[in-house]
Amino acid sequence: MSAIRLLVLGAVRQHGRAHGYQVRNDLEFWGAHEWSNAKPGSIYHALKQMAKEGLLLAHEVAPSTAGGPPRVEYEMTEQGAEEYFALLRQALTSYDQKMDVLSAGIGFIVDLPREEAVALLRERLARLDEWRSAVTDYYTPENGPGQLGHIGEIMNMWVHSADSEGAWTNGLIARIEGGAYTFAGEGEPFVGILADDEPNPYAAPR
Amino acid sequence: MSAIRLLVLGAVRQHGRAHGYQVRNDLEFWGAHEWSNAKPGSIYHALKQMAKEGLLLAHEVAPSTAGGPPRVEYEMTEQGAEEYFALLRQALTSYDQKMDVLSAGIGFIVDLPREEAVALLRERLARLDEWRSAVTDYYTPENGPGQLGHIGEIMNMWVHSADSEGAWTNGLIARIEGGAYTFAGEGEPFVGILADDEPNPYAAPR
DNA sequence: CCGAGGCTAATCAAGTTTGACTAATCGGCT
DNA sequence: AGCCGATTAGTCAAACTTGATTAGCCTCGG
Repeated sequence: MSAIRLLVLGAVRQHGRAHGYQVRNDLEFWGAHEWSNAKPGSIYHALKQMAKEGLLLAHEVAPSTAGGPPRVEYEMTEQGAEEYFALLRQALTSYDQKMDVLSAGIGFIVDLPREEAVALLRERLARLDEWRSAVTDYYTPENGPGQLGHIGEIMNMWVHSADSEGAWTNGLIARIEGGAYTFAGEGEPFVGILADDEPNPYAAPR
Repeated sequence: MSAIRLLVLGAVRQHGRAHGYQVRNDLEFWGAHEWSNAKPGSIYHALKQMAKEGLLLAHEVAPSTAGGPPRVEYEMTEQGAEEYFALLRQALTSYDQKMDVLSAGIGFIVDLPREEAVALLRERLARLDEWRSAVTDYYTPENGPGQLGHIGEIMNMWVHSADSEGAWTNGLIARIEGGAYTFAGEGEPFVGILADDEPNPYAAPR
């Protein structure tokens, strides 16, 4: 899974109704163009594709109020919301070495209830552990270690990274359980989107 | 950059001459199907594409000696070797959060002279440091930190991961400088390929 | 008042990735 | 002899990604 669908769905959801350029700006605001494949082409493609699949509803809209070609606005459907939460849960639990997916998941984690967030992160820990033993088993065949030469360094790196990610995840769980942040159903949520007229201070250099 | 070209070039190079299925088996032997996009389609595509670009030379070959459709064997060209080393150096120095690329680079690091390997890894450390400050600057705007809510956790994760990778890289540098492994020009290299008739103990489940 | 440059919004072709599928041959079993 | 399943080798369509490009409108200096 790439992070693009989750990012786009999350952005549309926060706006209620958004056109492609708005999504693109939000993702830049979040720095997503730095750590994921959130480039214009991918964003517009994802919007169209998900509209075709019924996850989004496309509204053809009159020419832009601010220059440029006519815009298409998108709204989430019921089905889109389901897909959004499915992707979000997956992003938080599955360890597939893709940091961008996890980043996107963290960005939207507060859309879940606090307990569920913690539970999902604990599941992530379990998955990390599985992966860790898979790696050590795989690369420690009957002949014992040391048969691998420098190839063993690849295993070493993966184990090191799994351990580091585990430590970080534990820290996050502690902070969340300690009451940090505002989760679903806990009142005024944190909003990370740009107002319609606000300039984006973190825009990608163009 | 994805890891596939580097992996395929490296595999072909170790064989001298190889057909797609051989490459595919090697990559499975290295576990690359677990941590990279080394799936059949990608492998065959990369071979064809690189042949078209002049990095590989394709030899149409008689029907397989062991069943299946006729095979095409590939050999590296001069240009392919250049590309291989360029990709390898890039994989070892550039920090673009893609663990698969680094893994591939580590797998072939012994194709370089020992000093160059160390130098490249030191450059990686410098890049990591740059990335780290970029992240902290980016997410610590004039208003001071704490304006970010849970979004700050994304930054936290990236910093944590950069630090962890830095620590691991330092360890690797130390091992290499301590004389570990056999690098280019130091005698009998370690070979990580399968003989023509050897079964692959790590094959992907099919 | 006009044209250069910049912003807004989106498209496009080329390349890449995915996962399922095809097809040929061999070994063994009945 | 006939056939089943495993192995070998590769193909294909559909989806996705990338980077460049288009095109309308606004603003500002000269």
